[in-house]
Amino acid sequence: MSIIVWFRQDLRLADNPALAAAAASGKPVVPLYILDPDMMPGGASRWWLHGSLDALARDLRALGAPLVLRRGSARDVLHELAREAGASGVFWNRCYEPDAIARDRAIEKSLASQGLDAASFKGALLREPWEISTAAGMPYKVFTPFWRALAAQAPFGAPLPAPGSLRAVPGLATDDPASWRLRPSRPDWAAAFGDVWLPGERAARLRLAAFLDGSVRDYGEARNMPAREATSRLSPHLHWGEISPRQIWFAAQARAGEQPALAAGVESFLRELGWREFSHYLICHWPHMVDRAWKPAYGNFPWRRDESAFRLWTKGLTGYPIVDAGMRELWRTGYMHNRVRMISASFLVKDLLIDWREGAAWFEDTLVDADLACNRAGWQWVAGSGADAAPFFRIFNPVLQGEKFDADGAYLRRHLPELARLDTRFIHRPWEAPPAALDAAGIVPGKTYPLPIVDHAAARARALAALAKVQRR
DNA sequence: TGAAATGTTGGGGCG
DNA sequence: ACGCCCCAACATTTC
Repeated sequence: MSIIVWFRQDLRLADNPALAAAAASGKPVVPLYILDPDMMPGGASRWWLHGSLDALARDLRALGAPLVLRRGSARDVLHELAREAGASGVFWNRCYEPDAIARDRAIEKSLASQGLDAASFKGALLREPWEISTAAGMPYKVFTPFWRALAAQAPFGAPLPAPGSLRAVPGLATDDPASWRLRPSRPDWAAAFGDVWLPGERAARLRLAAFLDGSVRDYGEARNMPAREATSRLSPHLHWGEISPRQIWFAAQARAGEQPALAAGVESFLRELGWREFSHYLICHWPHMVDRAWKPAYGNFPWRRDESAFRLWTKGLTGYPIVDAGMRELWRTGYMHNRVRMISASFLVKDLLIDWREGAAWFEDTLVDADLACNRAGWQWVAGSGADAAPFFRIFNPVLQGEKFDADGAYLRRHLPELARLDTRFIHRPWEAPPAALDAAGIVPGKTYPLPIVDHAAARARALAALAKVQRR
């Protein structure tokens, strides 16, 4: 009898409770990843998945139990493989998205009906969403008290070590990952991803160590400066579970312990980890917020249909440099700095009045760190419809945000070569640049770089008018 | 983890 | 010398 360990968003060996429990059973272990055509990740995320599975397969091979890759409906694959491998049970770590919860419930029941032992574990969060509630026994709706309650439960149990070795079930068929075509060929829009990213558990661990040795020191200030690259960039590793929040928590706390000067940076970094927890917590308690406004009043907000404006936004051709730089960074590298995500999202929702769900879907297709819970909660935060969200009337001015967080325009110059030579005084507002400055920079407004597709002041007034309509109901 | 509008204060120019 | 006005600079309110 063997145990199937069903890997999903936990592509790691260390601190993997499902894998650890299977190894501890003493039975042979069948590590499995299923590509389910009905639950396909977005394009950039698939690029990451390819690399991550590659790394996981290598690490598992070294432990003696090769990774089995299968394509199909998760339930069918599990039953079939359980028969082939003579499995007595299937172990996995829990996911918290509505579709995944529904799938896992059904599979659990179906496995049990066949006499198989289906067991799930906590691997993706510091605490289960149902383990944190207010004094009144209700789920938190505001981040700060949630975060205090969560932190009060620390420490969260030391991370588990990776199993030393595994007994395998020989002779199981596996797909050739190349046949899954997770990475694009022509056109290869991911050509630059490899310069920036290295998927896999080992790379995640190195990334964390480098961050705790470097940028964490003044993370509190620098994390808002997109040109500084002072963030941890752990998000894609976290999404695929190549590293666990518990490992991050412990490593960061240990670092603050040995070097007290880092304590403030560590605290604000862990607070961001807290936002990740909060997003999963919210989605788990209010699954409707994946595709509907968390606040009912926003349910009939008068969004505008404007495909041409949406397309210009996706391509980074809005004429607002900080927005365009962000959208270009996203397309080229599969990532966008968080400050810029907020600005570009605010622009789509408030300046263009386009439904946040359209923006969320674009991000989910283009971000290597695309995570349904974080992304949807983030968009609803920007749109003002979420829990503990920024009020709708809090509208970012893309020029002021740019000037505040990228004062010298270094981020713009990196991602918008057509503006690179423009005088810093005008780089966040090129439409105000005098002809001489434009000439000197080789810019022809409307030709080499677009004029603004909306006037921000007018767009702001339009957004506030739309909000007033909603509130009157 | 806003920005803009509006209100208040105080220094200085100027008749 | 005095009052008036202007307008930064800052604070508060509103969206």
